[in-house]
Amino acid sequence: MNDVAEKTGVSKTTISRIINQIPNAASKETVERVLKAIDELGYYPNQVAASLKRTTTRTIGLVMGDIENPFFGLMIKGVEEVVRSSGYSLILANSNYDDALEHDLCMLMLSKQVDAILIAPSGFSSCKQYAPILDRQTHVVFIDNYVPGCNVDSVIVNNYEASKEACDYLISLGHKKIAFIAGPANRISSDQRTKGFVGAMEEEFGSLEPSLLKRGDHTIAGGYRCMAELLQQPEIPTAVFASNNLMTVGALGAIKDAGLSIPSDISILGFDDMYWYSINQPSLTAVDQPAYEIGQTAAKRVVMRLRNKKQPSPEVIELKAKLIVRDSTAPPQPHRNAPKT
Amino acid sequence: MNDVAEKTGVSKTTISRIINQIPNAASKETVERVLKAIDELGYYPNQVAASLKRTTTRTIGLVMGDIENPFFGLMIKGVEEVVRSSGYSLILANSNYDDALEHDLCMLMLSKQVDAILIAPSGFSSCKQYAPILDRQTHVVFIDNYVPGCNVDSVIVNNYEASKEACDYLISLGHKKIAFIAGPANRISSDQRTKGFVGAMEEEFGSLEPSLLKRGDHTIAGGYRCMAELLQQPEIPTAVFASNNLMTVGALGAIKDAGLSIPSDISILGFDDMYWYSINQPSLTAVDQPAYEIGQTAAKRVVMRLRNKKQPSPEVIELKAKLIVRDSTAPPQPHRNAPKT
DNA sequence: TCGGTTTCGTTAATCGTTTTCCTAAATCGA
DNA sequence: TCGATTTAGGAAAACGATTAACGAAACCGA
Repeated sequence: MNDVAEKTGVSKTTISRIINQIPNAASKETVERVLKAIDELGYYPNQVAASLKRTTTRTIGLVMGDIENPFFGLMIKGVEEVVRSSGYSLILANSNYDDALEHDLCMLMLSKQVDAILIAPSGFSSCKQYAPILDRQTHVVFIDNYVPGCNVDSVIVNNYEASKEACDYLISLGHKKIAFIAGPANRISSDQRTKGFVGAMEEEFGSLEPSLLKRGDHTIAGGYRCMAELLQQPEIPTAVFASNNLMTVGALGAIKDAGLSIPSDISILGFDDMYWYSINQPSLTAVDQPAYEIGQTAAKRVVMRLRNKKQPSPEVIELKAKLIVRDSTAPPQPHRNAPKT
Repeated sequence: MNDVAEKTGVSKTTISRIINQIPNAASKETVERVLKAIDELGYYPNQVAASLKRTTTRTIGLVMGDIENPFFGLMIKGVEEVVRSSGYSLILANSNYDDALEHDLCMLMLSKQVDAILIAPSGFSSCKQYAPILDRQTHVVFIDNYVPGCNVDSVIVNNYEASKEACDYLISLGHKKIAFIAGPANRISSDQRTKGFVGAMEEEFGSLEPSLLKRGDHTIAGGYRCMAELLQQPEIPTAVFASNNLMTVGALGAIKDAGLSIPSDISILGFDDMYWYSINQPSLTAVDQPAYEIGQTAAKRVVMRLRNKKQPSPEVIELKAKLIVRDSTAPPQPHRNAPKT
């Protein structure tokens, strides 16, 4: 910047104003002269210095539990798109669903003076753990999950209703022995799905046989294990509902390894629609979460907060997940194969 | 920081030293007193200011063409893991394979004073376009692709050999009419795969029938279109090799819609292995790229450059992609179904 | 002609750290 | 006991922008 000033014989103030396009900053000729010098010298402003003085970095942090999961991948894309086109940069970090790491990453971001943080909460059941982060002046939006007790913007999906709807659909096909592969209990979004399933089953059948509810951990291996256990039971379920995409894949693997065919031996339905579900043989029935829109919505919310002077009170924004019926679900067959052992 | 200084009656210098764990910075008691005050006041250092003074931000940029693609998702995870555990933060940006945007994003990152940039080049055929970025003091590593003429660290995969090997495998099964769904010609990685295919075919059959080579664009839609065109031909190929994951999915869709079955009517093989290929019906033969390792390797390379005083000359690091044979490839059947039209 | 706006520009303080150069006391070897 | 070294700590100058406060022309209407 000093070089530009020297070369053009103009003060740094004026240069700064020209770069930031302050109206009436300089005469036409000066602007041209400065722009030319900037170009010739290949000068570009040091945003670190600018950020320091401005006390805003035009950077937004995003902390996720598992950036490898394509569902989150799509969500990240939605966030990135809005963040970038709004003039911000994105700092991304992966917590591996580790509460302590998640906390440290958030603190690191605060230290880096991000203007806002988007957090996909790993699964703290209480808001207390987030207090040190929420106490700062930084804006926070929870994404894909919310934390009860925290009065914070959250963008989620109607997990309970969508899950219940999916289970009701299986019931409507005539299934009675419907198994559920649940996610971690301490994550609200996951818990809501479990509740939706349980709700539908109890409504229909009065109570739920405990052996039909397996607890996985949102991984392929977990899904496989749960499904394998279900297939060990003397009478295997006629339908299975997996509570996220990776567990669905695991369950599919276990079904395949058991030599069962879908949907004649067992129906399967997954939470999260994946791009390849429609071309799978058979194509897979799933609850489609609008991952991209979730990301966009959360990012828009945070940008709104950064731009507006007036701060509306925090809101829980609920997007709709909807059931997509394909070929992996069918009425139960009276005479099914037993799994090959 | 001033508050801490005031509270403890110690200078900012000492506090800074304690925070940065400079050896012999202060006596035990002083350290304790300061740490206590820091904790009580909830002070955390402003990394923007620190970065300004240090002239290093401990931040690394990553520019990708399509962060939604699960292949890149896994690569990002590899990068993130190494970057984070090495004490850096990651700024992520998506260029949508747009050359101009890619350039702007890189400049923005330079402006933000990232210590290094990892770029998955969108497909510039020449190094000239990268010159303004490479001229700076910042370290650059190309990832997943390299740019001829640029003397820059690059982490890639043996695209040519892996592609040739895959094609040779199809030939060894007895296929003669093997189609290839190619990616963009201006991206070297993609071009190498095309060359590998063409090389294998010419080596075996002398020449390549041009109608067997379709050019897609690395999207599902492109893969579908190419496959549909191939199925329009009077004599359809007995095997098809798609040059990336999304085009493979598109091709699968077209095959499904044509009512053909795999592998009896047509064999299919894809570049990029996906986590669900093994549970697909039939499981899919694919060339497995070590996406996670690619990301890790590139990140490690850049961290090495940031840490070492000595700078070794730029290197092209080639990881091995390997063919995984599954059920979607089989010898050609003499009497095949024609596609339903 | 004169006060009041614009217009174009400058000077200098400031953001919150790190780091260079000091100093004073304590320790130490001979 | 004396010089040399080590240890503990401080004062103040950066880092490279932004911005408040101010000033000199130039313009303008009455």
